[in-house]
Amino acid sequence: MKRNTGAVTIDHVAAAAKVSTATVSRALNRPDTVSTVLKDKIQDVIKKLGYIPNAGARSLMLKRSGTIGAIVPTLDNAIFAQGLAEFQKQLNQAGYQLLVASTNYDPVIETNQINNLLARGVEGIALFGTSQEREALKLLKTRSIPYIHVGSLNTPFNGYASGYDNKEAIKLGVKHLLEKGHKHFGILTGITNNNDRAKDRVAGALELLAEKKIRLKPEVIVECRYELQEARLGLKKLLISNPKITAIICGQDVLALGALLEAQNQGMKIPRDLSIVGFDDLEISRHLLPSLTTIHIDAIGMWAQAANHLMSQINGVDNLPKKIKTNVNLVIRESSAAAPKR
Amino acid sequence: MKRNTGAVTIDHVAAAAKVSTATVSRALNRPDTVSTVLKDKIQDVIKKLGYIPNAGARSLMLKRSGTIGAIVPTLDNAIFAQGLAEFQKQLNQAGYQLLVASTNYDPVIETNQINNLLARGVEGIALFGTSQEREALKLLKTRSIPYIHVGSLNTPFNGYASGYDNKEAIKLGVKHLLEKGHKHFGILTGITNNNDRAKDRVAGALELLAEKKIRLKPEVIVECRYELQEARLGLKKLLISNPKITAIICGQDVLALGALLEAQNQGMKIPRDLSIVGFDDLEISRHLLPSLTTIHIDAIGMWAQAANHLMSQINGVDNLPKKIKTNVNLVIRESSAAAPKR
DNA sequence: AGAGAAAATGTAAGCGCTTTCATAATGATG
DNA sequence: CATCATTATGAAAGCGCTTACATTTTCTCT
Repeated sequence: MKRNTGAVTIDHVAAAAKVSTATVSRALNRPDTVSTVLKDKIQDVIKKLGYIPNAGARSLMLKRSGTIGAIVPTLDNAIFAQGLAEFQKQLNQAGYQLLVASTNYDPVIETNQINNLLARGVEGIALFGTSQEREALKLLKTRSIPYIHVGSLNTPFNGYASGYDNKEAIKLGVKHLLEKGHKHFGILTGITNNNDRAKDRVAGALELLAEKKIRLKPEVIVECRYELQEARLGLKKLLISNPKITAIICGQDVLALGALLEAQNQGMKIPRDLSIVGFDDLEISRHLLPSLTTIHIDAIGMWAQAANHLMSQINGVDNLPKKIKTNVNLVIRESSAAAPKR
Repeated sequence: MKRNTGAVTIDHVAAAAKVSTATVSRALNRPDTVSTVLKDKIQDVIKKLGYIPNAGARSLMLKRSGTIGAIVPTLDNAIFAQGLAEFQKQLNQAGYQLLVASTNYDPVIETNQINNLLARGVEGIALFGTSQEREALKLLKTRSIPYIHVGSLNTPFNGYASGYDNKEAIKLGVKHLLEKGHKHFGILTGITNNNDRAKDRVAGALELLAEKKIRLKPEVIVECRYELQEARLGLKKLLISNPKITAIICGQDVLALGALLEAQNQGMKIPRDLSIVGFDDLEISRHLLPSLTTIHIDAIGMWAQAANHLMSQINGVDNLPKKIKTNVNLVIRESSAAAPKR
């Protein structure tokens, strides 16, 4: 059964260089075991033929692919794009390749993506958040594929994590607003369904407010996608629901940005008429007019840690920390101020 | 030479289901050729064992991987993130998987990424722009790997493209400014080195200005990375170089955004004191205060077309169009107005 | 110069999969 | 109920690669 393709294989190289495939393979993988003469000749042939080793066949033999996967909700948010860039940087430095997949916040798609990455032989996976289907995580466990959750700490099955406590993090912002004397709040959050981070942030905010005997009615908690248009609509709704609101707690900077823009469009002065607090500290936030008070997350560090932890797992390092805490801090800028007196 | 791994293979499934591997394979790939009884049993075993076929081994046999690659400069720019999302959507609908790679605007990295994708057996590649190393493109040609340039039309080797003429596109903005009576211009551009789009935009602007006998001194053309901080610095430089400037032509909306923010920070009123025109029409641009006059690119359509063209190439469709023109149009908003009289 | 160690190269198996071809089971037909 | 066409299965090869093992070449010493 003789078949054949157009692609240049190691056999072609071997033939053209008049050596065995073993020698070609060695020239590529353990150059010090091959004589200089042959090495040079083989390199010449490789260049001439444009030979590129087939990664699939290679990892079939090696039982390792040199790839690591990352699954994020979307690429369309600077916070992920930057994090992945750092993740990739760390992996590349250690000789790994990154395979990215996105889920659009859908756990079913996420499970598919996990299977996909597994099929491609990734040696480890970074999962954003903790809203994965339990079955999918169990699969990783039984296959003993190293994985790590990024961005949250409350991991199922006591899994590893590089992240922070979203509930506590948002409280930093809420506390700040409380200290500024605000009494009437609105919350603008991302879709909480299948999003543990968004859920935790809302929960955290409500928790702290409840401690201060402030109870929010459902209509001043508005969910919307992380888009400016939606955020603007969201703010409108909030302001209509309760015109006495003086402070908006946002689950993400994009939402805060939309809220800010909408408020300004309506002629409000920020922070005189309305205080706005965001979350994540995107690059733009510090440049806005007024600049945005927000919770800064060390996303770069978080992803860097995730990468290194994952690689340590792969290398069988033991006594690895279960949870790596990401630095989180409130950055007070211009979008928040004392509650207006009435 | 007996080796072995932890992973569940088709052999395990076959053994557990007491059938041959061939039957398992058929149950998966051509279910109608297998009896219902066996199919069910096999499915059960697969579920129980958590079997996931090895994609590498599979494509080794099939001579096709079901994957398509895309190489972009960076993920950290909404314009790419959104485009890729659409690209992926189209591919998935047709049963293909997307492999993304980024180059950080470095042609050497780009060549590496092309090799990487080739090693992984991608059946086609979308390349952003036309600044690839000629060698890399030649390799694709000789290997007859389908590929398409996205975002530019002036392709080397008469390659396929889904994009637009950057030179002509920017002229729309410049023309608009000229009509508004502006005489003193500054250009804020991305790094033009290894970036044909950025280069073309500058060239286009200069060309049209030259037609109107306006010649720009080098110091009123500043290059910077697509970052707000850099853009703000860039605007500062421009304003210092020539305080008479009344209009800023920006190579991208991020730059325009930075310029706008910086100008406002300096207390200038936009567009009264300065007109700003961007490029790309990011989501944020319409929401800004003032909203941004910019060149709208139908990035979604562009990537959708690229995906479909690529798949047509793979399917051997002939008489494919060489160039698919993306819709481009000037969107006049609030950041541009008549030149101030002095 | 010749024996043995060391280095360089080749041979061939097998990674997990699909598929051709051969064989076995089943169905249809007179 | 025997015969032939179908249909369902299995055996085994081979995709491109690495590597254990066998073989050949080269280098060191005495």
